[in-house]
Amino acid sequence: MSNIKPEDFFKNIISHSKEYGFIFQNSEIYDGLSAVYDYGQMGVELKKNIRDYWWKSMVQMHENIVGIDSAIFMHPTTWKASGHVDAFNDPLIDNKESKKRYRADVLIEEYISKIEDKIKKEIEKAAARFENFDRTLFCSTNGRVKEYQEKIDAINESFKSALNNNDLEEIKKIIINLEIVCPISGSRNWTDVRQFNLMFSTSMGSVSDEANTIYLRPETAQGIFVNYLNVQKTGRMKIPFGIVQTGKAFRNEIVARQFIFRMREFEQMEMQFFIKPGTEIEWYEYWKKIRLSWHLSLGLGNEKYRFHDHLKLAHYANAACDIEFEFPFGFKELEGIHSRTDFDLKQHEQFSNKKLQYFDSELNQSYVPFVIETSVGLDRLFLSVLSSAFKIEKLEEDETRTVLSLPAALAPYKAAIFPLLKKDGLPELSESIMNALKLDFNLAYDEKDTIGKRYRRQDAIGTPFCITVDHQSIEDKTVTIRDRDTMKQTRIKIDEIKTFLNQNVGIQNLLKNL
RNA sequence: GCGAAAGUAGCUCAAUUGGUAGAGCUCCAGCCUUCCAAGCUGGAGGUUGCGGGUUCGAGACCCGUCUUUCGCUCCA
Repeated sequence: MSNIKPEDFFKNIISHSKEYGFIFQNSEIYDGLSAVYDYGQMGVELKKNIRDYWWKSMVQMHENIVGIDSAIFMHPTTWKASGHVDAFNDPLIDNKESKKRYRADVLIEEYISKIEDKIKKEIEKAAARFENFDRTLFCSTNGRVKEYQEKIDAINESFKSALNNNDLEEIKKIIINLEIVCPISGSRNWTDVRQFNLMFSTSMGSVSDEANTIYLRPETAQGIFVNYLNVQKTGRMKIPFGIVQTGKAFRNEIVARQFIFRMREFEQMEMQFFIKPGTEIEWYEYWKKIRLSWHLSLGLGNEKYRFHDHLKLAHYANAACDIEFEFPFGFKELEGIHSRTDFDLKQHEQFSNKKLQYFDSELNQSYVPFVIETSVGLDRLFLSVLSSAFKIEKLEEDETRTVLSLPAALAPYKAAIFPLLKKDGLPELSESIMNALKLDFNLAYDEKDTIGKRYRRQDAIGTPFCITVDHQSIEDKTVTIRDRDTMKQTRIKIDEIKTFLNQNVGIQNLLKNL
């Protein structure tokens, strides 16, 4: 493994993911859709197991945390309240020399205000010269001022109509015609104007011209905020309490890259934890600790995680950090932990005109709770698990072995069952063992090819144990069980397989160490 | 978004200055076989990412386009 270059190592992971049914490029037969990927038959199991582990560690292990599953569609006002609509609906243009990005409308408005400054100077000069200065008369008669004003009016007219018609080409033409330069590079080498929409939109209603624009949610959090009072009341929740949910979110990223690390459609696993105002720093520190230890429990290597504190805070936060993971392409954000204050609930109070307050019987008063958010990307978590589990081992001589050392509780198959030979009653015994165990475990069965190939196939998809049925099995009701990581075999009684697997692949092993 | 590289069978790759698209592995059907990618026989799998151009002739040369990877940029 040491002689593989890092970029080749990542490429190996990507092709391994495809070859063994973990990740496929979306719409591959049509050349793919950029930055969208599908999970295959192995990937879906691994992803589901990661999600289950997260869910159980949050909901099952905490009495004061419950889950919901809110819709991807939400009332459009939701996104006005959250600030997503206003912050990301601007025409953008890039300067090719300086690589700087500007709001096209701001560039034009700045240009107009420069002309207005010139008018102001003309007026000031004239006012200093004449005693009975008539400003209105001066503006309507002075040639230079009139010229400036006409230019402003002309720009405004075409600019407004371009904005109203959403005519991005026209906006670019205005910038070119006015010879607006980049303040940094001084260059007029501009890209086309693009509308940057973070959110994907669609329309609801069968008749298109009376349809409402509906957004695909860019974060799952808002589904929790708008339901927070429903859950609090119907679940008789007492502060502090948390609501979690997992689900798809959609962001129209300009640059989406690095395999499944940054996709346009991705899955979030979020918790919003509702607390008494003034206790947010305490809870923020608490959840930082809890979430880091959750990641460490996967056993991918403690040195692969670190905190990264946000210096620049979002408009809603008063403290924020990321848990970063060392991916094959470097340390990158895996989970975000934010102290979101009462921003979101207050915004929803204002926009909905509904009281979203909690009555605290200890204080005998109502307040809008503060919120601590933990938000982890399931796809990123998947990639962290997959990329640190993937190993190309050197065995004797030139032999190599490709193995996924997945945490056993997360592996798609918990065990594989092989008859050593496809005769002498071995397949029949294998199947009866399989039928008894499949009530509890997801299992693979394979009787094709030599036993060595079958072991290697299971190594490649991360199956922790291989159970082989041989002639001795028929005589004394024992089987060999082979460990994926050590390749060592031990012989155990058929009756003991279930207990053995429970002890070694059960999710309880992860949960009890939290 | 800018720059660079790449795209040939499910996977990894070959194909002489432009001259009949191939190999290994995988897969499928058998044979053989008592524990780590064994052997034998047969078989399937391709409009060389897509579209155009140059040429008697293009996997190769030119243009466009799509996708991926890397660097920069961006990222509430």
